[in-house]
Amino acid sequence: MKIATFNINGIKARVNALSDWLDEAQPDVALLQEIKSVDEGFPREIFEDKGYNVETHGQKSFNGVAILSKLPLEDVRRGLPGDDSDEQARWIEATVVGDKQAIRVCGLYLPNGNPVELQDDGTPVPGGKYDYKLRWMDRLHARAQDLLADEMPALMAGDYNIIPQTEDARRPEAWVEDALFRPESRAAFRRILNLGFTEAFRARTQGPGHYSFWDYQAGCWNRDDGIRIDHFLLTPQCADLLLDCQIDKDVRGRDKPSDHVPVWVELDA
DNA sequence: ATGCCCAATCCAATTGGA
Repeated sequence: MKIATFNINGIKARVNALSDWLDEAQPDVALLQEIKSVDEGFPREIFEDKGYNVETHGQKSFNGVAILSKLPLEDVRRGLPGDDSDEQARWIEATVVGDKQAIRVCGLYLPNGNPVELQDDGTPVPGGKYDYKLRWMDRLHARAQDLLADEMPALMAGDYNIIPQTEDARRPEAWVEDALFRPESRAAFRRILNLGFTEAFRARTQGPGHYSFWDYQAGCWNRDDGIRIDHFLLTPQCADLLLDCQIDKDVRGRDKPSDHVPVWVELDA
């Protein structure tokens, strides 16, 4: 079973690029972020015609996540638990029924968190964007604990907006004060990892120079000035099934690209 | 120190992204 994550930066602007990549990469499941569309505006027929089941959790203008799956989807849930007042569409999960195994698949678009606003005591300003990011990660931690307790193969994948290590940025010095790389953000990411998850890409590939995002500005792509912020976290039962994890870097160099590229895992499921 | 580029939107100039 091939499962991919792809922040497409707007479904309307990315229909062709996404379609071409799906035809070529042939993922069984694609977790999409930043569809920037309400559910009714998502061009589901284009993907249903390719054989995908389509489940969306959309929002006007910003955010929005979706699951495309050639395999049956069961028990679809929308929204990250833990705050009923949160109206941002950043989480969707479902059970994918594979030939050998069923996998609980969670697609996420973690808040960016900039600008970073701190109080005199160094804690984030309540209600600010950085505070929202860290509070969202508290809820993610709780959902992650519940997934582990279920003891079934499960994964959480998407745009984490977290640069885990120095080696995950071409110019780490440019990110030290940024919400994607600040100590609180990275610590929150590690607290989730350390519950017992496997970060799929780093389970397979070591060393610097592997990125999943290149800013549109300042010729970042041409200078290979990227960061690795799109991740797969696997429960132990899912990590047992891991066969491969790759970044489809070449997608960034095509016509009308997203600023992110697809990342995928192959599971023995 | 700032903008660069791109997408979406009450279609023009703003917001949000990372």
